[in-house]
Amino acid sequence: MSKIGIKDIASQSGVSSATVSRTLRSPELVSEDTRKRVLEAIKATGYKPNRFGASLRTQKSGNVVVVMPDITNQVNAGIIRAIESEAHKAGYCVLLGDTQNQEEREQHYADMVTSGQADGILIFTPNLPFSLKTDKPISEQLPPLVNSCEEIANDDIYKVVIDNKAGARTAVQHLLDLGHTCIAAVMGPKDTPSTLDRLAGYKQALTEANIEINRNLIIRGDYRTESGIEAMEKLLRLRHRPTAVFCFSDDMAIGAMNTLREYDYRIPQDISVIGFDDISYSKLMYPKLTTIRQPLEDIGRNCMRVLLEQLRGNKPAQKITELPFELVVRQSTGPVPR
Amino acid sequence: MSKIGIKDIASQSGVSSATVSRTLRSPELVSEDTRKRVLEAIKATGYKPNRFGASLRTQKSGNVVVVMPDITNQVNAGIIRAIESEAHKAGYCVLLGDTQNQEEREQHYADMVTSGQADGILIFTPNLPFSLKTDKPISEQLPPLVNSCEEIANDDIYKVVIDNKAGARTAVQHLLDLGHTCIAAVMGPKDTPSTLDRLAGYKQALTEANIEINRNLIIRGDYRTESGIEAMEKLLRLRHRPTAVFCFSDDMAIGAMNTLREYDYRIPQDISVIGFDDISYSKLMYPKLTTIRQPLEDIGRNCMRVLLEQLRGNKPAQKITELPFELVVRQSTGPVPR
DNA sequence: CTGAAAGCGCTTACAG
DNA sequence: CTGAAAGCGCTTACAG
Repeated sequence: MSKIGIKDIASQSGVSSATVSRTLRSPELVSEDTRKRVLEAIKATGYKPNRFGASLRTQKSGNVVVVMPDITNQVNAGIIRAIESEAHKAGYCVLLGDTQNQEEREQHYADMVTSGQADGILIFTPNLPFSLKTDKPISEQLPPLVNSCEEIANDDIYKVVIDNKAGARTAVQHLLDLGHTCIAAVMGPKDTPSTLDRLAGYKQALTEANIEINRNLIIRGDYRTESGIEAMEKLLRLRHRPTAVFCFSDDMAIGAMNTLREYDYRIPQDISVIGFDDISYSKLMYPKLTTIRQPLEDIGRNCMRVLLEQLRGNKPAQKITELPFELVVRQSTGPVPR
Repeated sequence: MSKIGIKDIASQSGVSSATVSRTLRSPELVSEDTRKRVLEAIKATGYKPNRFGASLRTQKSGNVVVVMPDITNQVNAGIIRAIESEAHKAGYCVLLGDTQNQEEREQHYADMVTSGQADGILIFTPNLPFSLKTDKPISEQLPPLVNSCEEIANDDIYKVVIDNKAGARTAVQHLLDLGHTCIAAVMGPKDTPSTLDRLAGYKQALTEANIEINRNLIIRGDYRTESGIEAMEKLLRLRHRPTAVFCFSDDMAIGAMNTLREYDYRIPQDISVIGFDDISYSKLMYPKLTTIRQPLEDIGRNCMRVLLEQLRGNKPAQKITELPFELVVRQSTGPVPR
């Protein structure tokens, strides 16, 4: 590998390293003549300024870190892609932090901001990996930061959200409208804000319809397919089987549908299934999955924009950017049997 | 945000900055007493060494870049996850380069190595984004680098591969074994090495079975679901419809199955479908997709290991690491009709 | 428009 | 075991 430095370019084009730097950073300060000469030398050698030298001097890294529990997940993948695209446009690079649900790794990635390796951070987990002192305003203690998907319990943080409770309520209402009264819920991971909100929405919709909440119909999951499979198996064993199942994620709904097919249930004639997310595979399932759509690309794009705003030294207009969800009715839900 | 530097720690614990640095990098060189004092100050302040200072000095960034065409893709997502995990274990951070098939972006990410921002690069596209001079051995001109998934046409590069041709041949052989003779192929993007190899395997299997290659049965796709849908629509219009379809990716196979269901074909009774990749959703389809499994996690892990080897200054034992594929027979393939 | 010089925050031979 | 000092490669006020 080459190790051409700014000095090489300087001597090759007969100017000082200051002028080389200016040619790159503020070309308008350099005479056309010199500029040309310098640019030529740069091109000939393939010189790329060493980012560390520059960063050390400017105290800016040009990076942002993304902290996510699992990028394999289609929801997260969709979001990160929009982030990357938006970051790239603004000249930032994305450092990928897949935490695999380990706190230690979360901390590790947060430290990249503390150590100056990234200028800002996007957090998709419910924990704030920075220690706060109570005697100072929080905004002064935190780096540029945006939180999404799993809300951190702190009102001073910039967030991009959807209304999970209303989304869940809409899902259940859709089922109620179809005549279902025995509606199961397959939850996400214990105590995650998104699951808590969706559960609240589920309960609210039932309560409003004067239907009693039945604990047996509420199953714990973890948003992944496998847990949807298991949850459905449990539900099928119940004496009073549900006629409809609201899964808090599409992945779990997909798992649930697999179980139903396995035991020869017809969807939706025997049992309706509705998901949450609208990942790209949902419309490709058999039957096509009815779900609550999260605007993944928009979430990613907005996260990055709010972060960029902070990175530029501005205060974003609002702490919370709320994006709309949407009920997408497809084929996996239908009228209650009989 | 805090800006605690090594000097702050030094003065707080009454030692020189050299000793602070040593406490962190080579604690065995520091007396237990001093070490304790320094560590305490570090803990109390939450000091994190500035990476740029260190990197500038050591000429190591501790980062690796991953250049991929689309991380939303389940194949890539699976691979990158293993990479990230392996990198993290070795103390490296992953810079994510989603090129979205733009050459400019590919170059951009490659420049991160040239500019010292990353110590090594993992390339999953068929282009080498480094200019080579013919008068020097290639190995001296390239940074630590590993290529996978889409082979770069250069024998001096470290690669992690599967035998795409043999994989495709196995897929078609499976179909032949079931009695099919009219077998369509849905290819990936034009001129990509993986598609060329799989096409060669498809042709070889047919030729070996004394079946003539029929151009009408070979459809161009791009590995994505949408193109599988379109390809299947084309095939269904043919006077002599195929009884089996080999899609060069699972995503396309999933699209093809959707089209078949749309027009009331039964899979596999009317038409068999086989994919390539074995992404996690394939086993969740209806019917469950028969496919050629790529060991995604293994690919990712091996890529990183071969890169790590180079990063440590060693020469990896072999230029090419070949991993096994596997035919996974599920429900989407069956005997030829009649 | 250009150059000399300082300094960003670290690490590490060198000397003691 | 520890410190003083040099230097990694840049950028940018300052002076001219």
